[in-house]
Amino acid sequence: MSRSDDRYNVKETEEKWQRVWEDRQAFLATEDASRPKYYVLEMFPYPSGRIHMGHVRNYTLGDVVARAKRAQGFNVLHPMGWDAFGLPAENAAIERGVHPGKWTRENIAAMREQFKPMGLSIDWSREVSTCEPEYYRHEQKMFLDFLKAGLAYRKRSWVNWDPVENTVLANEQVIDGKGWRSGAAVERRELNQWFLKITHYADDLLAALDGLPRWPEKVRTMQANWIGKSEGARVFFDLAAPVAGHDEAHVEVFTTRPDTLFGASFVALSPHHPLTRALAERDPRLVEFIAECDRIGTSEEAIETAEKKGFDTGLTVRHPLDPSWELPLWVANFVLMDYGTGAIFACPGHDQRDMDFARKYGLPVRAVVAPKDADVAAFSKELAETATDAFTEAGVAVNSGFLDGLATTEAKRAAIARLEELGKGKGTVQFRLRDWGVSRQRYWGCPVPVIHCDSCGIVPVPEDQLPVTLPEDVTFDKPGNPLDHHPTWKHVDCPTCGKPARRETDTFDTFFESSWYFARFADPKNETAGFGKDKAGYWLPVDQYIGGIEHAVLHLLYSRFFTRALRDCGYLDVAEPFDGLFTQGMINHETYKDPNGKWVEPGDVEKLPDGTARRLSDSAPITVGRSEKMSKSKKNTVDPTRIIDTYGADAARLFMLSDSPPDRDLDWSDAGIEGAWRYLNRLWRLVTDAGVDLGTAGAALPDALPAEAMALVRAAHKAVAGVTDDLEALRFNTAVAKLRELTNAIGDAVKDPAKADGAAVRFALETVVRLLNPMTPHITEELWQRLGHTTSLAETAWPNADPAMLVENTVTLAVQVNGKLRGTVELPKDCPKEEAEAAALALPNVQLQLEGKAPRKVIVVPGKIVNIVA
RNA sequence: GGGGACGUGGAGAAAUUGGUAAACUCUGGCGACUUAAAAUCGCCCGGCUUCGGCCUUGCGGGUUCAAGUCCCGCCGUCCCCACCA
Repeated sequence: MSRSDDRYNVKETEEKWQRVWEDRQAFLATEDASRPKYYVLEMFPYPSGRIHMGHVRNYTLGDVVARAKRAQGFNVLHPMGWDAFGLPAENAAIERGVHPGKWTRENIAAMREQFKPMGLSIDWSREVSTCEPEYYRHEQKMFLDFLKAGLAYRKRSWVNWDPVENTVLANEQVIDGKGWRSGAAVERRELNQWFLKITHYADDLLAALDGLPRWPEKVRTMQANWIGKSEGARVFFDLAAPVAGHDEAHVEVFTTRPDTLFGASFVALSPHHPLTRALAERDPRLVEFIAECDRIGTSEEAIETAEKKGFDTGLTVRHPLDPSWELPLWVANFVLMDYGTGAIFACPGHDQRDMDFARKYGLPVRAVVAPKDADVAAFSKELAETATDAFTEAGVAVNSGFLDGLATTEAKRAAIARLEELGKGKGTVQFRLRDWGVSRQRYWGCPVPVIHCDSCGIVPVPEDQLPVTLPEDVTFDKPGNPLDHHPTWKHVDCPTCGKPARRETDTFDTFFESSWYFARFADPKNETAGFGKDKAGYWLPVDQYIGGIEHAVLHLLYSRFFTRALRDCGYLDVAEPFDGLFTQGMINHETYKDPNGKWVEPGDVEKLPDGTARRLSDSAPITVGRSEKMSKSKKNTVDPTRIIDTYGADAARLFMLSDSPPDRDLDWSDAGIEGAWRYLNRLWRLVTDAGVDLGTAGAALPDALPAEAMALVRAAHKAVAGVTDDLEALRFNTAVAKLRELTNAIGDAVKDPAKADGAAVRFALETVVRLLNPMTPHITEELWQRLGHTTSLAETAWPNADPAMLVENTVTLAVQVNGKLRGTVELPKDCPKEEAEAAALALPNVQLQLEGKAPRKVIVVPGKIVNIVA
C-alpha cells in the first residue's frame, strides 16, 4: 500500500470502534459468580449542559481502570448517571422561564452526546437520573424507614440560612461562613427542619476510617477532624439563686479539662444560651450585647479581628467541687451555642482564650497544673500575677485539693469520678459532628414524604401512596419555595384522620440522592425497591471510586453514613460504600488579562517568541498570570469537545494521563496535547509502515533470536510487568513513560537493518498496542486489527510477562569510593562477590581515589553496587 | 491557632522505597530533508572544568559503607479545619 495514503484518520477510526463496541454491547455488565467482580465508579456529573476538562480527566482515569480490569479477567461494572436535582436548574427557570425538568433533561441529553465521543467503556443500559420519580421514589421509602428507625427527625433549631439561595444549608455546606455555592454570608435562623441522625454513627464513622487503607490519608484525616471526637466531662454549676423565667437550677458546661476545675475563674454562657435569653428579658443592656455579638460574622477575618467581649450578668454559680465557692456568671461572645452545651467554665491559667479574657476583665488567674519538677510556688505566682501565656500542656495537678500530685491524665479521671459521685457531672464524649439537616426550601428536589395535620401532627405518607411527585405546573415569579405557592399541590387530606392537612413543602438536600446512587447502579431498573439486596451484595462495595477532593467531608461522609443507615434498615449488608478512593487533581490553565485588567480567553491570545503575549483581535498586550483552576469567571477554560474534534479522544485521554501524577494538578497546554497527538501518529506509522516484514499475526516467536532482537523482546516483557504494576497503583504517568520508552526502542530497531528482526518488532509492537489499549482504546483497536488480528482488544486478555525474560544476563554495578560514584563495571548476573570486588578495585579511577592505599572495607550489594571505604 | 501535603534542570516529572539523580515528556538550540514552510528524522539542553574529572535534589545539622529517600531544627509554598471549651 502507498505510504502517503495511509495517514491516521482519527474521526473515522474513533467512530468506527465506538460503533463496534456498541453493536457488540461490549461493556454490558451482568452478575457472574464465576468471575471476580470489579466495580469502577467516577463521581457522577451534575448536568450543567457542557462537559469540562475536569470531567474528561475524571472519566478517563476511571475508564483506564475499567478497561484494564476487564482485560485482566474481572467482571467489571462501570456505570454512568446524573446528579440531576439542584439549584442551577431553578435559577435557569427564574432567569429564562424554562422549566427545571426540561432544562435538566435537555442538558443530560446534550452531555451524554458530549461524553460518547470519549470512547468510555460504560454500561449505558444502567444510566440513572436522580430527578426522575423512578429514582427518587425509593429514597422517599428509605426516608420513611429512617423515620421508623429513629434515624430521621424534625426539630426546631438554629440553622444556616443562605440569603441568596433562599434555603437552609447543612454545616458541611458552609465554608468560611459563606454558602458553598452562592458565596453569600450565611445568616442564622431558627426553623423547623428535618435532620438525619448522622451523629448516631459518629464513633463508628471515625473508627472505621482505619479500615479504609485504600483511601488517601488526607481524606481520612479531614473526616476525622470533621467528626472531631473529644473526651471530657459535662459539669453542673448550680445557680446561687434561681432565675425567673428559667427552669434549670444549674448551668451545664462541657470541658476536656476537668482536671483544671480548681482553676475556675468564671462561667461563660453563649449569647444564644436559653439562660442568656431569659436574663435578657429584663435587661436591655444584655439585649444590646447579644445583638452586638450577632453582628460579628463567622468568616476568618471576623474571627481573627473580633475582640473577646463579655457581659457580667451579676449572677453567681457554685463550684461543683466546693459549693461555698461562688463564681461570676458571664455571657461571652466566643462561646458557641452549637458546640458542647453552649456554656463553658473558664480556666485562664491553662487556656489561652480564657487567659486573654481574664486579663482584659481583671478576673482571677489560678495555676492548677504545673510542669513536672517545677518550683510550684514560683510558677503559680508568675502565672497568676504576670503571665499572659496560659500553660496548656499536660503536667501535674497543684493547688487542687484531692487532685494534687496527679499527672494530667490521672487527674482528669479522678475529677470525673468525684463529679459523678457528687452527682455534679459525668464523663462524656463530645463530637463536633452535628446531625445532617436535609430540608431545603426549594422546588427542584425530592419532596419530603410527610403530611402535617392539625389533629394528628406529622404523618408519614403511606407507602402505597408513594411516590410524592413534584407538580409540573409551577411558577418562579415569586421569591421563595414554589411548592409553597402552588395553589393545590400541598393541600391533601390527612391519611390518618381524613381531615384537611398540608404536605411538607421542603425537599431534600441534593446530597441525599448522591448518598445511595452507587447502590442503584447495581440494580437500576428495580421498581419495587431502590435495589435488590442480592445485586447490591454482588457489586458493592465500589472497588475503585474516583473524584475530586472537594467532597472529602460532604458526599463521602454522607454516603458512609447513608450506607450504614440502609444497612440498619435491612437494605444491604455493607457499611462502607467505597473500598478504594482516589482523589484526582484539578485541571489548571494559565490566566490572561488585557491592559484593562479584564480576563481574556486562551483562544484569543497569541504567545510571541520574546515571551510576551498579545491579543489576536486587536494586538493589545496581554499579561500572562499564573496557572489556576479552569473556571468560567477567569475565562481560562478549554472546551473538551473542540479538543476531541481536533485531535481525537485518544490524544486527549493520553495527554490527561501523561506527565502529571493523577492526584496532582495538571496544567493544560496546547504543546502537551500536540505531544500526545505526535506520539499516536508515530505509533501509527511504526505499525502500518515499519519497513520490516512483521510476519503474520499469531505466529510464535522463534526460539532462537539474535541478541539484539532478544533485547527488544526482553524490553517488551519488562514493559508488561512495569505497566501492569503502574496501572494497578494508578501511576498512569509512569505507565505512559514506559510505553514511550518501548516505542522509542522499536523506532531505533526498525531503523537499523542489523537490529530489525520482524518477529521481535511485531512482538514489541503488539505489546505496546495491548498495554496502551486502556488509555487510548480506539487507535489501539485499529492497529491491532491492522496487525492482522480479528478479535477486538476490548475482548482480549491482558498480556503476561515471562519472569525469565525480566532477568538480565549481565548487570552494571555502580562502583563508589566513600559513597561517591567513581565508575561502573559490567559483570555477569550471578558474579561472586570476590570477583565484583576485584573488578571494582581494578578501575583506574578507583585506584586514583585510593592513592595507593589498601581499602579499609568493601561493601558488595549483589547486582547493585560496590562501595569501597578508603 | 490546630491539622496535613509538598519543595529535584527553563517547565511537567522519574528514581526498583536507603544503593549509578534527572527516565519519559514539553519548551528551546543546532543540523538534515524542502524552492520555502509544515510535518518528519538526527544531535544538544543542571552547573563548573586545566577535558583527567569535580560538584549538584530549599537551608543547617545528624544516622549510615551509602541519604532526593530516614531523624532533628529552620525557611518557603499550597490545602483543609477553626473563637470547638
